[in-house]
Amino acid sequence: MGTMLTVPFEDPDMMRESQFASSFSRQEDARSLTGAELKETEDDTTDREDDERDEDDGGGLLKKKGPRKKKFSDGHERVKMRRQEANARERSRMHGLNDALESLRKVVPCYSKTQKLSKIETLRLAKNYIWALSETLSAGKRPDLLAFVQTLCKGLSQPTTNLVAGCLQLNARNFLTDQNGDVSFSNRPSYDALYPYPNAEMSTHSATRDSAKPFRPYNYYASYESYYDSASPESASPHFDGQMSPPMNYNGIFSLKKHDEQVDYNKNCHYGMRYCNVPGRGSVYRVSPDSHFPYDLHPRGQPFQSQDELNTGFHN
DNA sequence: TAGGCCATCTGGTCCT
DNA sequence: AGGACCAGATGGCCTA
Repeated sequence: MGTMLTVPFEDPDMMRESQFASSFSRQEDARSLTGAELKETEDDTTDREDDERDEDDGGGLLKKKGPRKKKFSDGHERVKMRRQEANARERSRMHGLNDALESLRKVVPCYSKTQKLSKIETLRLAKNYIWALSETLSAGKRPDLLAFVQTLCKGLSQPTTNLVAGCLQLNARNFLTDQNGDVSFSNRPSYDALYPYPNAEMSTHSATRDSAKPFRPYNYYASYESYYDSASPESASPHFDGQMSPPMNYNGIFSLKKHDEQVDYNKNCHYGMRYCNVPGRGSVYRVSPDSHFPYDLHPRGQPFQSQDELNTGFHN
């Protein structure tokens, strides 16, 4: 096994001042003292009472029974101390894990500070997201938005499905979860229901379009069905043929990379999700004007939604 | 009130 | 010996 990452232990007092511990709320601090540590406090009280009983013969006279015994032997104290240190390390470790999970929450679709995805749903959504992106890249064409969302929601709980749909400004009523936990569509929603005409400020791209015109609907169902004919993320991993490697992520930029190819970051910005930072544009969310969000499938060359719009939906 | 989610404690195991 | 990791147990909080 490789070298493990080691979080240096700091004593509990120092921990409270450490950067790590700064994320502790007071409530959490209080909670961390509940349970066994409180029990220990109670134990100490009990010990004190025992000691007092030892010293009281019942008649109010104090008996001296030789040197007062230590409450715990040195070994016992040492074991106790080591246990507390281990607990503190474990807390730190779990906080690190939670920090990482929080980072993951921020990069999967549907991030909300107020309505956080649970841990398990975050992991499921992330897995679906990776799978959907991989499928997109391996297919070499832009996916259907609906199929993409369907993939994202695969195996998620109904509330999370609703949340994702809501984040994507889809009508959650169009999603149903069958008994297998798979997402299906009860009916085919109208385009307008799925893609309400976005506010002008939602998109910088819209400013370059004729913002007075609603987006033209197009038949995306055919493409989503064919797109989703492939295996589900539950049953298989994306298939990569030939010399292709699985999609690589360079600073959040996903790409399929041939083994002998240099990574062209500019080209990969085509697939940039939120982190393609185009110099001079001032926003990490912006991509080059020519690039399209992977979801932005326009089989008939009819752009209907920009990455900015979708990102706004994701992070709204 | 039941169930889901979470933080924490704890003891065991593995590794250095 | 000591640290990292893991899984089970426990109790608190929140919501339907």
